[in-house]
Amino acid sequence: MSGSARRSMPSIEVVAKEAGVSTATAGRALGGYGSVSGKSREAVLAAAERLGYRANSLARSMITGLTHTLGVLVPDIENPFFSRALRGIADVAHERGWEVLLVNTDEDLSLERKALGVLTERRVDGLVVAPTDTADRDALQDVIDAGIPVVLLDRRVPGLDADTVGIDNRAAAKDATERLLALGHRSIALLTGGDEKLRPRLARPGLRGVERLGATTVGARAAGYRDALVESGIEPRPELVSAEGFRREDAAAATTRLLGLPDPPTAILALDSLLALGVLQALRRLGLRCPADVSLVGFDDADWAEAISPPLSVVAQPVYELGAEAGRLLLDRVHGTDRRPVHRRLPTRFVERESARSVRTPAGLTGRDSTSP
Amino acid sequence: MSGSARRSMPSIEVVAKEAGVSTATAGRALGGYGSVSGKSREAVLAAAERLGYRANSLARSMITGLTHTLGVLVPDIENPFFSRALRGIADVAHERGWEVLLVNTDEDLSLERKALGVLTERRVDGLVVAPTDTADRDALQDVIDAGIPVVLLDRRVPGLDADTVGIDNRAAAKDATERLLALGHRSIALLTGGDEKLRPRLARPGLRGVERLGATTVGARAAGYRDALVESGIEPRPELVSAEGFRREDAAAATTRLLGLPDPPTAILALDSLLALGVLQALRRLGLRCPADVSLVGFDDADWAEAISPPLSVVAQPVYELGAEAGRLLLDRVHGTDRRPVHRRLPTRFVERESARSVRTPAGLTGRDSTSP
DNA sequence: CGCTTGAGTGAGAACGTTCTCAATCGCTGA
DNA sequence: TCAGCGATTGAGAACGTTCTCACTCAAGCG
Repeated sequence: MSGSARRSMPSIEVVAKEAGVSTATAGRALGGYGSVSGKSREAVLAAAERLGYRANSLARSMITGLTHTLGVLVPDIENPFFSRALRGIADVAHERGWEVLLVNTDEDLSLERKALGVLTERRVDGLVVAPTDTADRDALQDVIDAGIPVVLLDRRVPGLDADTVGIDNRAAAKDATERLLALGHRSIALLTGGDEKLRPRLARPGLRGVERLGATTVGARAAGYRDALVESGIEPRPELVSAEGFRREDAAAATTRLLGLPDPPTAILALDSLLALGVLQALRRLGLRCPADVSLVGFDDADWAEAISPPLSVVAQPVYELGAEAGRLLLDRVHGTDRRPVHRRLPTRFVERESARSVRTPAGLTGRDSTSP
Repeated sequence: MSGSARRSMPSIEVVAKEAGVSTATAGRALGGYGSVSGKSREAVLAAAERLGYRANSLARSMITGLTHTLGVLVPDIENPFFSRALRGIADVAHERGWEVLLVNTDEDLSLERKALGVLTERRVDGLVVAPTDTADRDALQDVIDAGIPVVLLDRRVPGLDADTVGIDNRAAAKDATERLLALGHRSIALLTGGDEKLRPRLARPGLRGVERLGATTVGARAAGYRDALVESGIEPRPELVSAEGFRREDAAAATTRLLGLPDPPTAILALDSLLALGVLQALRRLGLRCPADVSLVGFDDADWAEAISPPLSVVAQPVYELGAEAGRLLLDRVHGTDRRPVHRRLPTRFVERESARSVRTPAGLTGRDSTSP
């Protein structure tokens, strides 16, 4: 009835006394290990019930060496990609009796390192990390050397002794670009969402060497975009590759700039769904129609991608499954399976909807469907 | 260099030995409490560095009684409302040195109870909960009685000894409804997103008593909707209140049904953004235009609400701030502030965009703006 | 010089479990 | 009856910290 907080919960010792047995026996009855007589068990459970006993996981973890906790390090839980992946991780973890400790790193290397330290001190049993940068290799390796298994999500860090889960970013971007090429587009812009740190590194003639570009997915996707163009005999134009920020407004501004070029793109490939939204917004402001005037393909199949107009064609990643698989790999290792690192590449799916269509054709010839030649 | 996992990290005892001091002194040097000579401190820190010492938070928590962990219980982290609120909680917690343990309850009462138990055993210092139902009152009160402070987020549980943070749902829904009424709408549908459990309880003549409807926000919002209608002398029509599921497709189906009624609504109030998206999708399929044929107002200002066409008018909640305030209230209590429960109602904001307009008027009279009479 | 003071130190308790190990119990079979 | 055996039990160690307390030592003071 009352709300008076009694700070201290009864320990197993109190329960044992109440039940008239030793703490060892009480522990066995409550913890379900060793062997206890039916009579003792009943007495202990009844006493525990009566006193409102709650085991102390901390003490248990001290002994068993397992905290039943998984650490998850992501840039930003507000990003639907990561919240969905986290859902996958958490579901797998929960199902097997693990809990999840979440930290946002904000793509900040020093925050990430600090978090790695904190989670090590908390003795998490394993770690799922979407690393900000390959520069964190040593900090991550330290964690692994300390005996805490790590699974990398979405991004890779070369030379790290960890499992990874992601998609084949290069192939996925190449496929998307090829589809636009097949629709007759020859001038295709790439919206990477990168920032000032990335911009100069993307600005290489012919996008040479972009595949070696940090831990993020941008490098691999840019490489796929370049591959598709080059294989079609098209020289990638640096001014069509934009790294002007990851917010919607940034994408809108970039779109406006791109379409103001002397030889503007007829199609845009946006590397995430928020960027695609910015493109649509800019097009509307410019009085251009999608897909009649400009075609658009996005990444990640957001909730709203199918419901907006035009319904957005996207490269869909199996995001939930990515997280779930990361959780599975991690728990396997936690359970002691010692094996060489594995690298899971889950398949992407191109979802064709209505935002990409054949390049501008004379009026009257543009049908309602967008089949390729 | 190598990756051979050495499972055991050095304890403070090993560090003390290496530094030639007692564990007590080592603890003081590393933990920053008590008094240590500069010489000892240096020796200890150097030894710790050399051995790669990492404190064990578990042991520390055993003694101090603080785990520096906050538990967060939400229905689904994939829901943008909760992922954003969690971001607010986590930012406040992190800034003050706390970590966040996350559990999804899936609106499942038994899962929620189990999670409450698990988090109690983990001795979290406090709990932010978006409770599934008022039926969990006793389980929550048990947690509070055990000395773990609780803050309720978004939803309320009458008679519970806990702080709450949310918006004034009744007033917000009333305001949104009044705006539609001011635009001349007399037949306004309400999409609650509820399910079969809720449906019969909403189906009362005149929506009487809906304000007393569990912990969720639906009841209060339905009451606000009703209040606005009644005050305008309009009898709420039960068939215009839909509780046919919370997914986008459910909302689309509901919209189709509503617009097939003999006297169909001219405006729709959708209680979350995903539902609003479903409405737009259905309208498109039906060949109806928004806002020309049907006006729409949603709840929650999603990323895409401004970028789609038509830009969506919404009731915006200060979601991040809701979470941050919950975190602040909780940490205040963790730090021992004993006070009566407080109930924070943060202000909502009606964001007028283009999806709501004056009710159908003869062609030519419908201006581009949607100012009220 | 003797006394007080306070910084610095270490031994050992405490936190609440699980684990180890030896002792006891109750039964079976010769 | 008694040895043998497995089930059950309890004492006490262990986990790795922080906390309590008593002790040393040097400086400051009259």
